[in-house]
Amino acid sequence: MRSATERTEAEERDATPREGADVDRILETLVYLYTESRRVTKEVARQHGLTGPQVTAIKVLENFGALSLTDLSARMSATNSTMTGIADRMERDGLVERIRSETDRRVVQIALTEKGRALAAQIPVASMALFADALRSLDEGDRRDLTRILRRLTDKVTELVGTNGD
Amino acid sequence: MRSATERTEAEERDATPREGADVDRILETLVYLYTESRRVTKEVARQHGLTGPQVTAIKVLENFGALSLTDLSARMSATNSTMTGIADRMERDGLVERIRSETDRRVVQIALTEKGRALAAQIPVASMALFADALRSLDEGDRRDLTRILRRLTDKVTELVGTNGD
DNA sequence: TGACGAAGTTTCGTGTGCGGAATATCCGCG
DNA sequence: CGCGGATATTCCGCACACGAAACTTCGTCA
Repeated sequence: MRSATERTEAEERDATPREGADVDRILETLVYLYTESRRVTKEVARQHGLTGPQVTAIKVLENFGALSLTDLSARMSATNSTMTGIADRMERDGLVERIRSETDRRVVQIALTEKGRALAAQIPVASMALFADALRSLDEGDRRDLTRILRRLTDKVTELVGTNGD
Repeated sequence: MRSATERTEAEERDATPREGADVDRILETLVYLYTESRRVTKEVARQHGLTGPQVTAIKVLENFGALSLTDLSARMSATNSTMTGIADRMERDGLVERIRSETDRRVVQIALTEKGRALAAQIPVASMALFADALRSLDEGDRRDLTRILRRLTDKVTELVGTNGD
């Protein structure tokens, strides 16, 4: 597979390439980084008998305590129907339990079991460990720049989509 | 191989709140941007009766001509087994056809049909349109910074994973 | 020639991931 | 109280997405 930062001959020749050439390159690089990170995360998770999203879930629950299914979905950038399946399998494996809220019986609290808590304590990183390592290797200035740029991107995306969360 | 996660001890000694706080924030933002973009891309694709990966596939095939399944997989950052399923559904819908290579009968060339080519011509963007729009809204300096930072991240990731050069 | 390892693709099992429909519950309003 | 809209979760069908195993074909080497 091509390194994501390589240049094609057409771009080298052209002084001012197409408008979106750098945009395409940035996208390609981000997709590469993201998918590669997910792949490695999955690999690490498997060493604990878990999947990627399951690791994310138990670390979120470890940090925030029991959450409703909707809140947990929001934290993981997943839909409720996706989260239902993840919770099902984690419940099947004895990692979490569903607790009906007594104040609002529509709500299901997802809580770690003892087994789940013990497992969470063994896993040092939340998710995307590879990406996180790479980010840590950046110097302070780069991280500040990246944070600034991502904030602008988020604002733009929020504006385009109209919805938001958190 | 020595892992880069050994710097957690340095973090604990550090007086500042927590070294990884901004890293976590950056990761969270990237995940948000990526998943949101994928969601919107899927939505756009559906208006043409396609899925997200299918749009990516026909635009890649439009640009590069018929590709072997392995080459197409690499272009899309997917595994061969994933690509097989995507090709199956696209073949079922008459968008592509499989052509056995005559020089190497192990190889299957994936080629656009007339219908597929016509559809590809109607779709202006390759993928991740939302993300691309947001990137275009950045000024020149930000894009240059982002490109530089992403190159460093890619180099670091490649170093951590091990070079799987093309 | 025949063994044999490598390469390309498919198959299989499992786990996301999404939108839409169905269900249950809550709440405000009359 | 009862109605109707809003909210929380689940169920359904489909499309990725991955690793491991199976299968075919290729190239080589003895």
